[in-house]
Amino acid sequence: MNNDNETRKKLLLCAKKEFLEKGYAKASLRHICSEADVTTGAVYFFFKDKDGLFEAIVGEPMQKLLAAIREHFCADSTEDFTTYVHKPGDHDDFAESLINILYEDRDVVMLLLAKASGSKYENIIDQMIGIVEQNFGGLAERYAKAKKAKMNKYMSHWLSHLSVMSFIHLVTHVERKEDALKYIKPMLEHLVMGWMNYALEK
Amino acid sequence: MNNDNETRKKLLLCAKKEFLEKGYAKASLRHICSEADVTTGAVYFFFKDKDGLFEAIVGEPMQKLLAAIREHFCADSTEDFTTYVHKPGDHDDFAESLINILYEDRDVVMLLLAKASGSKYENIIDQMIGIVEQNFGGLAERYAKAKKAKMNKYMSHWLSHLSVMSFIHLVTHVERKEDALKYIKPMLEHLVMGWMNYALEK
Amino acid sequence: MNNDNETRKKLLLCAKKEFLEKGYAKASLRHICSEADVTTGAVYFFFKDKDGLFEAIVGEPMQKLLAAIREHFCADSTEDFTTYVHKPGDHDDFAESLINILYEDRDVVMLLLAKASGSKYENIIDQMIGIVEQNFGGLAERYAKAKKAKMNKYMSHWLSHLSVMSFIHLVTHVERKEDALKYIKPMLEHLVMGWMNYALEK
Amino acid sequence: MNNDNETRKKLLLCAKKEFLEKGYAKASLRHICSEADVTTGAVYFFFKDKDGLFEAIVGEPMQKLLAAIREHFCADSTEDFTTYVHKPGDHDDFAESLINILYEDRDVVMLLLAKASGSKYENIIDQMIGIVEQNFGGLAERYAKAKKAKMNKYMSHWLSHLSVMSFIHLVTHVERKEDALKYIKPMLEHLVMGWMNYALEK
DNA sequence: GATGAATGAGTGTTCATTCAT
DNA sequence: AATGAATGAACACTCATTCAT
Repeated sequence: MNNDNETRKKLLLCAKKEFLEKGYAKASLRHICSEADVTTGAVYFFFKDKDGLFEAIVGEPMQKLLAAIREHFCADSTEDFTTYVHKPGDHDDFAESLINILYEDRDVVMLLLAKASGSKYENIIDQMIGIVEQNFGGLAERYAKAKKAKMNKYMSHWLSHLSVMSFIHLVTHVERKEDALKYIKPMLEHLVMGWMNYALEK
Repeated sequence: MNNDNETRKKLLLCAKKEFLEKGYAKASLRHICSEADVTTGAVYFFFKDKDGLFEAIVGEPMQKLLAAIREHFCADSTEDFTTYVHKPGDHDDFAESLINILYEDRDVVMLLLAKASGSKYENIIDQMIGIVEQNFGGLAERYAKAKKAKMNKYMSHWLSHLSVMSFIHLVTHVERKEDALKYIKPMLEHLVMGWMNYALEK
Repeated sequence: MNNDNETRKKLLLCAKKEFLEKGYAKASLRHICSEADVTTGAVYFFFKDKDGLFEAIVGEPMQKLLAAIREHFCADSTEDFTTYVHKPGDHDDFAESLINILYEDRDVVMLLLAKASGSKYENIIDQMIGIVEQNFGGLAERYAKAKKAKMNKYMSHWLSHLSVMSFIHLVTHVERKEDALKYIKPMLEHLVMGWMNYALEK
Repeated sequence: MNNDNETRKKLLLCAKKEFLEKGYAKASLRHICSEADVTTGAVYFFFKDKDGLFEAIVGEPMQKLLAAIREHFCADSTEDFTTYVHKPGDHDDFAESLINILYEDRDVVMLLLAKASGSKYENIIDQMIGIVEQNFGGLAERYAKAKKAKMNKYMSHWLSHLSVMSFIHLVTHVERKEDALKYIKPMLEHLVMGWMNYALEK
């Protein structure tokens, strides 16, 4: 089968290394191929083009990641906010499962989240922020209604941004998963506090 | 006089536009020059090279920005933390003056903070985070001592990152300065809360 | 096979011509390529860069040349100078073999010895003078000792210079190898006379 | 008067320095002018072009040099070769006067003899060799006639070459004029020996 | 299954030179 | 007497991409 091919594997490996070092835009196919001991043409046998090569590395983990995020938000969307009280630890499960995905293939995740500029995935972060915003925003809106207040759109967007950025910061700065698991809880707590205090119009 | 030259101005204008559209790395001198109706060589009369052109646009505002940040942190470093109680509005002055600088030449600030990758200013954000971390970190450490606790390094770094990113988010997403001034206060409040609650080892 | 490639050959041929006409520094890759009916990029498939192209033409003959020179000097270094008497024809073998190398690929040798300025081989002549000086100088020193005299450094350097320059003059001015073989003997004789009479301090 | 102008002088000085360091071809007018604190245009007020600037530095000394050489050869052209016997010291006067000229403005002479490649004086050495060949060749021919032999053209050219190269070697390698005066005599002696022994067909 | 060969458009940069003022 | 401004052509080099074999 195609995907088990030796050359393909070597190519993917060297590409991952190059993309990580230089970022998508500055990575050179020539260099990747010379590292993999194949000619540039080989890339075009296995992949459509530079973007296709990047996709082959990053595509599947990305789907998983997005799916996991989407799934989480659908889960507890039935909450009753009239009586809602946030307790520390509410989001621990989500945090943990996300960290698991993030660290399962950390290299690739870093590629996707920090080195994709120039590729067709360069707006993946905005996408994630969009999802978060849509969902947390939804929660916030219902929360606001329950409190008879109005949600503030910008603050909501900002908090979504901070949330995503925090996960990215974690995965790019903390090497060991155990450490990440330790840090994620207070981080989330802080973010949730933000949502509860500042997403509403004052 | 040098700086009043028409062509130079046109060049700077077209360059700003191109840099904003494509980012430093992908911007083309040829394209800038053809937009400005001059030959490529003209750039090299007025500026040292591509980086020099970018610097001419972005250099001065950057100095101002860094200076303002540094200045702020030196100001209230004599606080007594044994009796310290944070009051809302503590940092309003700083916030306001920073917003003023950020919006004085918003295009250029965006250039600097979001489009500089590839230029010699590409690590300006890290620099800013560094300054914030050093100073907030210092405060936090003394605060920790007063509370007989220990500061957590990673959380401190993360909060510095969030703080800087928040300002960048503001300037890149909020068009009108008046709106920015409104938003910055709750944002800062949230961040300060973070410092007080999560910078310490639990 | 690589080295049999038609385009590569044409490129080498046109490059040789251009280098001979203009010298390394003033030669234009563009011009070479247009003569060879390929695009500039083609050069970079076959060679590393301009220097690499030059090397491909000139490298191997250079190695041979230097090797031959070095070899010669190691050969008769056991001479006893107390009783040494130079006889005409002493160096005939060396002269002949050197001429053979020089004329085996005369174009290339001329390239190397007269058109390399600007390339990484631009100091090849100085290198050769160095070898000659080191070896003839060594002989001269031992000769001097045998005669209880002292060697003069400058005259030794000058004679080395003359020796090398004489070979270069020969190969660049005499077209037919047979003529060169005729001329080289009296030339060498004259140079050896120089060493014997003028390398010593008076 | 034009030639006393301050700027002109500074330009000449800086140009001399640049030409000496990089050689004519690689010297940059931009760089010369920036060193001289004038704009590039200034060069074209005082000189015709790059070559004109070089000429202004090198022209007059060159004329003197060529004149001196020509003069020498006319002087003793009435020699009677039937009875000619070469005595050591025969050419001492010529040697001395030439050294004087060569060292009077050594920088400029080095410029002319070693850094002129690319300029319109790049063949000045060939010119000098031509003069030497013509005159020594003339002597040799008459000498040959007196000996009832035939002159060898190539050897004559080669010896002319060596002669000129020897002077150049001297001026570029020996700093102090007194040393040069010491060395020139044995050098000349060796060269004259060459003429007497090897310029004739055997 | 992949190579070897080559393209074509692009990059930033440097240069001597010109000329109105 | 010289500047300030600009040209235009050249430079070596890099890139992703193509395609016959």
